Parts: sequence; structure tokens; C-alpha cells
Amino acid sequence: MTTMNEAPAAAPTRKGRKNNPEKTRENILQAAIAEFVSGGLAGARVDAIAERTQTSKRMIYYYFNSKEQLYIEVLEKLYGDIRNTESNMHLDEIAPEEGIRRLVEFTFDHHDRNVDFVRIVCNENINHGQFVKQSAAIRSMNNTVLTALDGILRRGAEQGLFRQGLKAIDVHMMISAFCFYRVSNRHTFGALFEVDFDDPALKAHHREMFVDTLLRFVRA
Amino acid sequence: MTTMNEAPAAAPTRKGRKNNPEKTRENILQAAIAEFVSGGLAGARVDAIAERTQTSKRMIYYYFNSKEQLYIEVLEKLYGDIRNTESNMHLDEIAPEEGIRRLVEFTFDHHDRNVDFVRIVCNENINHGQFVKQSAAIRSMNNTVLTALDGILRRGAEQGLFRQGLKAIDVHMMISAFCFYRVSNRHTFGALFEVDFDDPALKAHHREMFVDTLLRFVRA
DNA sequence: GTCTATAATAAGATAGAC
DNA sequence: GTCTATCTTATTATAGAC
Repeated sequence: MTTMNEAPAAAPTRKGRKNNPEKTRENILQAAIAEFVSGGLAGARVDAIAERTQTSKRMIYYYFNSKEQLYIEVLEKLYGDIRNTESNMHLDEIAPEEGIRRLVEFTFDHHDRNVDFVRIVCNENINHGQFVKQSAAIRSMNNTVLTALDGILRRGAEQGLFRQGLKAIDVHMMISAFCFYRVSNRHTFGALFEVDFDDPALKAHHREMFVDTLLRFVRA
Repeated sequence: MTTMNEAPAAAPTRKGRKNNPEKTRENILQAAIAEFVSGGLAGARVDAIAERTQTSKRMIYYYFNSKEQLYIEVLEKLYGDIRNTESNMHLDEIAPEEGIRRLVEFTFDHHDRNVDFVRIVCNENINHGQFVKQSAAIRSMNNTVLTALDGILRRGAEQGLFRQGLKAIDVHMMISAFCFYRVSNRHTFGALFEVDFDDPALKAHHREMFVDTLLRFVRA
């Protein structure tokens, strides 16, 4: 009688909500992303996360132990999303100029689509990057871009198309700066200069301008 | 007898700490900057601000009424600092290329020296720019750069040195993106790619590279 | 104008039933 | 594994003396 074999007709509104650990966990994680993104680590409220969830606050602590732990998992998830997508670019088989173009366009689109990622990185920097520094998972995942870019620059230089001695880290930083800033500072920049970053035409303009700027930088 | 004419020898350790409203206010404001900068609006603690102060927590509420009000004043102060310095550049009297160079260098140095400003802007964007949007003072102060830059671009185009049809807002955004990102993301970028942004040699390298990139962009 | 002490409340975390 | 109710601490804000 202590087993759960009774009351099939008891709660009609609770259809299909049987125990489902993985789904609950993912559900919490998604809610946490939304909450951390719109308030930072300090600004996020555990109660608010629970409200965004189909489950209760208790479950947050059950699965993640603390607010900080939850934050770290969010961080790792969002950083991981980039790596997964940026692996499939095959930048080593195309013409150097085309490689630069594609890399800029890819980075642009990725940041544009992942506002969440950008916001969480902003927050990390406000926290002096303390959690990124802690997470070995994150630190070890970010060098694929650099080697790909290095290949492009080297081939470009060999073919006489690009300048000699360009460093991948420099080019990468400039690409990131453009794509990141356009998302990270859209609210203040938008308010100050009355620019609407959601306008598709402006977005296309920026995208092409960034490609152009980078190409002008690398060309011999 | 209710006037304050007694006890000149009472407290020897409290020398010179007579009532000084302006100084107290400024003292609180400086402490608030430090605290808001290293934790954002939500992360900052009023107690912590008081501790950084030569006065008490009570005075914070006495002068600023609330944590939010204090935050807004910090915001306005830091934004104001830029305007004041960037007015004295006289960019309309020099050669166009030199104008671009100076503007980039100025923006670079300013961001480099004012980490506080950069952090507060990051925080503002996490808050969807809600306080910047509220402050009429801030919104009305930011158009001097744009007109100066516009002048440079127009003269450059007239002299056949620069391309036609370049927009000041675009150039300004790219300059800002470089200079801002280098400061705002130094912790995460530094941790991920093992870059030390405090290295003076690297700093000089970035500065020159940004000038170069912008010049390559505007040139005909 | 300034201080110490404290109220009021919000928020992170947990107990214990089911 | 999940829920509601609650404990505990931290934090914003204020009272009231001087």
C-alpha cells in the first residue's frame, strides 16, 4: 500500500507530469539562463528562477546545491554552445579572403543570435572573470578558432595576398570586439545615439562593414 | 548654549573632521563608484559603500535617499567625465588622417584610464540601459564626438584622401568597440587566451593597431 | 549634519511530508 | 523526486539621540 499504484483519476490537470529528472534539470537550467542574463549573478533571484520553471525552488537546490553552482553550469553551457557550432566551418579548404569573410560573418551571426551568451560574459567580467578562471572546462575549449585563423593568415601571406607577420590573436580580438560590442552595448549606444540595432538593414550594413574592415586590415 | 561653540579640545583624533557637506558627499560618491564598479548595481552593498567611506551609512541615505539614486548619480558623474575631456581636442584644425589618429588614440587612452566608466556601462547594459534612458543629462551630452568626426570625414573626402559617404556613427562605433572591448572583456579574454592586458608593450601594440585599422578603413 | 542601534523586509537555503 | 512551509541571514532603510 505504500507503493504508488493508486489515484489514477485524482488530478486531471496534472497530466503527464510524472518524475522526469533530466527534463526537470534542463527546465531549471533554461530558466536560470533567462534570469542570470537579465540581472547578472547578483541580480538574479532564486525565487524568480523557480517561477520561470515548471517545478519548485526546492528542486533548484536539489539538483544544483547553490545559486553559484547553478550559475557556473549556465556559464559552461553557454560557452559550450559556441565551440560546438564553430567546429564545423572547414576554414582550411577555402581561399584566404573567403576564410576571413566567413569567420567574421560566422562570429557576427553567432553573437547576434546569442544575446544570452554575450550578457553572461559581461557579467563574468564584472565579477573579474572569477568563475571562468575556475572552470577548467571553459578554459580548455577555446583554441580551435585561433589555429584555424592562423592557418588562413599563413596561407594568405604565402600567396602574397595578406601582410606578413599578422597574429591570429590580434585579428580574432578585433573580430570579437566588433561582434561583441554591437550586442553588449546596444542599449546604451542605442539610447545615446538613437540607433536601433534591431533594424535588419542596419544589421546587414554592420555585418558587411566588419568584413570589409577586417579584409582591409589583413591585405598586403 | 545650543550653538556649537564648545569642546575644542575634546577629540584629538578627530582633527579637522568638522561638518563639511560637499566633501562628505564627494567622499560617498567616490566610495560608491568603487563599489558599484566591482559588483554592479545589484552586487553592490550599501554597507560596503559605507565602509569605504570616512562617514556612516546614515549619510548615504541622508544625501542620496536610496541606493538607486546613488547609482544614477554615479552614472551621471562617470559619463560626464568623458564629455569634459573630449571637448578639448580641436579636431577641426588638423589634417584628416591626423584627426582620425588622434581620435582613436584619445578614445583608447580614455577607456584605458577609466575602467570604472567601462564597468558601469557594462552594468547598465545588463540592466537594459534603463537608467541611461531615464537620465536626460546623459542623453543630451554625447553628440560632440559625432560632429567632430563628421567634419574630419568630410574634409578627408573633399581632399580625396578618404572614401565618399562614410558615416561618422559607423566609424565611431568601431573605434568604441575596439577601445571598450579591450577593457570590458579583459578578464574573460585574458583567461581564455592567456593574454595580459596590463603589459605596456601589448597596450602600445593594440593602440597602434587600432589606429592602423581605422585609417585603412577610411582611406580611399 | 552626524552617529549608533534597530526595524522591516528580502533572499538564500532547508525541513519534513508525500 | 517533488511539494509547501519555514528558518536564517543579509540588506535596505529608518528612528532618535546628540
